[in-house]
Amino acid sequence: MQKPSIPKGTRDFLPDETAKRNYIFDTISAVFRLYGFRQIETPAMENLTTLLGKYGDEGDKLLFKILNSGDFISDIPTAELLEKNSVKLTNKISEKGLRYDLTVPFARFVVQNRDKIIFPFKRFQIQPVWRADRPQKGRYREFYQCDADMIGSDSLINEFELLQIIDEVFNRLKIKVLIKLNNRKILSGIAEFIGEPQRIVDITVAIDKFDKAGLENVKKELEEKNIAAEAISKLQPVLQLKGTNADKLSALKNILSNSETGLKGIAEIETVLNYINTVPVKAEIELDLTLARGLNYYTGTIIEVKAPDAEMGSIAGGGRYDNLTGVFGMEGISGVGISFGADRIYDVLNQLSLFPENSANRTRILFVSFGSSELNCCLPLVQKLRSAGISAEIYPEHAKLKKQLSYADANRINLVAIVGENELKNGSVSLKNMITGEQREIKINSLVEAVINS
RNA sequence: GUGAACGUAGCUCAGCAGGUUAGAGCAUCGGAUUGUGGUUCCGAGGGUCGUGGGUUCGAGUCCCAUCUUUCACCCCA
Repeated sequence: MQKPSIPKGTRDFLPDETAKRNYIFDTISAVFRLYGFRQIETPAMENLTTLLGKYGDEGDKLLFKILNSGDFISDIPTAELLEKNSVKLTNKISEKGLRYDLTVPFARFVVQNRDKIIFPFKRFQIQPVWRADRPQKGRYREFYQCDADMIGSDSLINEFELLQIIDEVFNRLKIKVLIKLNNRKILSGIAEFIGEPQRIVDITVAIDKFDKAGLENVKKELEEKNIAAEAISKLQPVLQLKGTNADKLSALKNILSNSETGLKGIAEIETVLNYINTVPVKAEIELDLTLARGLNYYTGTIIEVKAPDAEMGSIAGGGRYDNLTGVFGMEGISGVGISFGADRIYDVLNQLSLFPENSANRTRILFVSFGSSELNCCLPLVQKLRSAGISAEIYPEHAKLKKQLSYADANRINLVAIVGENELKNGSVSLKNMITGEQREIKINSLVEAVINS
């Protein structure tokens, strides 16, 4: 027989893992709610027209596509099949795809439901997304994103509050984080400054690797993309700006003095940092001019969060996009959002052993089964405990006591109620504490109280 | 999409230079102990050695292909 398996990059979650994951989801959504965000959900699949072209060529390749239903191949002319053009054929046989992130479906959601939304609108969304990427460390084909976006407001208060949210979430999770900040307008200003304003995408993709690959490799990549040598040498001192955020900003003001866009970006960052000075956060906030982020829809502030104590890529990221809904025919709606990578946060918490010991979701008490007359006595007792809010279960088979106690042990159920011949006769229950091994016989009508107090 | 490594029991792995019937620990089940778990002792079940082909008298072991997993690159959470 063939061994069962699941698709690559996907995972099963066992009860303990699910409990840990819920701890993350619960923490994040509690903070989101605290800041006035309201939860929504969108379908796992979207029309491909909604998704295609929103994530760049690379992103289009990573979309999971869903085959049309029915006899979709019979309508296709033989000539086209023989052409063996995958892209062309895909368009004919697939019109739906799995969502790649939560932001683009949200943009679609806003446009479609604009009559029901009151702007400015703050929503959060915690759902899985799918990418046909090759899996590796911290990268899965199915993973959860926890997004909060506020749209319909240009105010930099929003950026500030996102930073507060990030700080609050990671404080609650007890992860020390570094928040990296940049602004797309500053990047545009830099591209102007070095005389290559049209090449901003190529430039940002290259300098994004500065951290990991180093100066020489960034230069090499820029050369390969035919950026003029003169421009590259002008870029170098900008990338190597050192010092505090204030130092970097004042140096940048001189460098970008001729770029209106660049100066605007600097002013935005300054405003946000001033808010932070008013209400300080625990996390370190660093202005990182090499931070670009791949997504090409960001237009203002860019945020990326790392956990310096763990080996992991970014665990959250986000930014400002001025016209996300524009592609769906609704102009003039600006938004800013943050996305937490729950699966990576999970791995970080595991690496750093920061998961709390949670006993809350364990069964509190197990009733062992002996026979039908004992069962008649136990069933009402189980119900009584449950009514009192105590999670209780009854072993469903008349198995050996040894096996039933092993079950309690394996499931870390700390209390076992034993009702056998003797107890039945006495109108009592033997309550065994599985941690101390101590066992005492108590009257049936004091059971609830006894369980609460043990 | 590019490159590298791995694949033996449910899980983690051993298997020496190619040589009888492929092993261990954990897990499972049974017993020691028919109303007392975690510890201990005894026993049992469980494998087309990822798949297909090749070399050889003989392949878990060598060669090729393929799939899977892991890691790195691209890209990203």
